[in-house]
Amino acid sequence: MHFQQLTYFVAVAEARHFTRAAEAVHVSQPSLSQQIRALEAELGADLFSRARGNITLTDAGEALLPLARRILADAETARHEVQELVSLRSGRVRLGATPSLCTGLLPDLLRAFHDRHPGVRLLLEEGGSHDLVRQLARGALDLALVVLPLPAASPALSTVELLREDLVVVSAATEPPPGRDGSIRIADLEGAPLVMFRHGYNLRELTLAACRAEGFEPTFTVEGGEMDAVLGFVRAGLGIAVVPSMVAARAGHDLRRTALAGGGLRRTIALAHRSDVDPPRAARELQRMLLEHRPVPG
Amino acid sequence: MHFQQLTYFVAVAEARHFTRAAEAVHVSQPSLSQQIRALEAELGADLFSRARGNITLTDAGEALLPLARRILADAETARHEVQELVSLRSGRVRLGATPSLCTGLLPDLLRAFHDRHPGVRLLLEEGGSHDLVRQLARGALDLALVVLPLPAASPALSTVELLREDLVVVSAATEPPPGRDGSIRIADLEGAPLVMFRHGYNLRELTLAACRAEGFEPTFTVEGGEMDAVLGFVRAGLGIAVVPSMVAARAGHDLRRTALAGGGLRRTIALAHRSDVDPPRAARELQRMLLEHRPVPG
DNA sequence: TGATCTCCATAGGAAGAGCCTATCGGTGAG
DNA sequence: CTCACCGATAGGCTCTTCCTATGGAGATCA
Repeated sequence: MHFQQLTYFVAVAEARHFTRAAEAVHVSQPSLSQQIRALEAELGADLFSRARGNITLTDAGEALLPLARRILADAETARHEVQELVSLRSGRVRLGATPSLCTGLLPDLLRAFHDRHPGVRLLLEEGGSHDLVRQLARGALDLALVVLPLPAASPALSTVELLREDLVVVSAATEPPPGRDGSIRIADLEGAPLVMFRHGYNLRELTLAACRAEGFEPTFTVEGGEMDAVLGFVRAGLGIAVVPSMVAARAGHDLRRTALAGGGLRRTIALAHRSDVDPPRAARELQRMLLEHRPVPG
Repeated sequence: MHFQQLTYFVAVAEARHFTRAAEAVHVSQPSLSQQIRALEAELGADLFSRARGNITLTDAGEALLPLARRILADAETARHEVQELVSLRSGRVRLGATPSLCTGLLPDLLRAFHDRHPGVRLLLEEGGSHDLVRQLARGALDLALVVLPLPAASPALSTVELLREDLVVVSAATEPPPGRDGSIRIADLEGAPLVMFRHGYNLRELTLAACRAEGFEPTFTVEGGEMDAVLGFVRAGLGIAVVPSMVAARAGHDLRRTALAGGGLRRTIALAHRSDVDPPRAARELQRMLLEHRPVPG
């Protein structure tokens, strides 16, 4: 049984006429006759009664017709659905990102992507860099924005460096500025009241490591919040916090930004995906837009 | 798009392995690869991500899979339905029945069936219920009309109760009526001249069992004949006989019917077929007509 | 009745598709 | 490094599908 045979069969059933059916499907009449005969031979039953000038379906033909139509419709649907995915009129992207990027970089990007491909569903997973890497490897995510370097035991992931962001100290505008001359050294954080993120934030480990490199353990006034909570605590005067400059820039006028002196602290954000399989079309497109609009190449 | 390509596609989706899928569909691995690639080319999208040792469906593949399955199932259904029609046009039914039913119930039914399906050959096996059960089990019959209950050691047969028929006593119209007041008790058969069927007739065992339950052995004037012979002997005045009422009703005016008093004697006729295999289409159709025209539901 | 028309079936040859075996190339394990 | 595995590629054979040309049976009309 071939799709073409079913197409011819339906054409004859509708035209009730071999020659006109052949024209309708753009094939010569003998070819169509031959295919109908082949179909009849395979099924073991005549499909048409070929009374002269009055071609009609046999009972076997009647039984076949609705199924043939449905099969052809399904084939058409299949082509169409795949085409929708290819043309990005449908599909989805499962994107992971760290909380700071979710508020900083993503809104504009996702807005642009959605404007261009409104049919693609965007599923965002907000989480720590470690978790995101694990989910990528499991195939639960298509793409993730993670902090480099990746954990040593990372599975096969490809990464593209996306941007480096400076970390800055934020403090309440109502409090006296920390540090000196509008900048602050890591060493100045010793004994300073720090508001610290919960475990799992890469920022936490980065800050802790920097302090320890200077030979001291930082002091936490409050710890455990998400990004918004931390900024809120700082705003309320509970302490200061080390956050990405991109987050600080959006934090409003009631927060003061103080750059870190010396090399300061930076972290590298990369776009990661599994290296063994190509991401779906929609994810590749998002990746492309992300790299194209890369805010600061590094 | 070809059916074969969809078959291959589903095989790979299920095996997650090209080589094994090729074995499953009995084709060489290159042929299968080639067809998958052709399908991918036609649809304009990869269907599988061919990560080493981990073949998975892409989103396009995921979209196609359910449709491919449905198309293949529809094609199978189409073949099957046409085949059913063919077998009603040229099939056969091997039907077994007890002699009494062959003369009573079957003629009209078979006539109706033949009118509706003139191409179906009807092969009738007339025999005792025991023999019929054995032949059903051997696969020598498609359907049989048998007397319940089935022998204890019956193989796996499905039965549907069809009708219950009373047994009556027939005697020659020229002889004085047996019994009293137009009816007769089993006990009255003691010493009466009975014309008895040959071994194998269920009626024989039924009658014998009834007499023994009353504490006597019946007396046979003649024994060993088929239904027609028995009726002939009764007609000739050789004795009386216990027969199904349906047979007696058709026996003509020269035979007198006398009902059995008290609960009387009844037997249950059922339609039986093997329960492990579906009967052929034509047999199912006969079964359907039989149940639809069931004379007396019970 | 015979000529003609219509329309499906048949014949024969060219182009193409599918399948095969043999082989390549990349990856992961020992 | 070598080997095993596994999907991709190459080349050749065969079968299918298509075409054009033609056959042949039933209807129509003179």
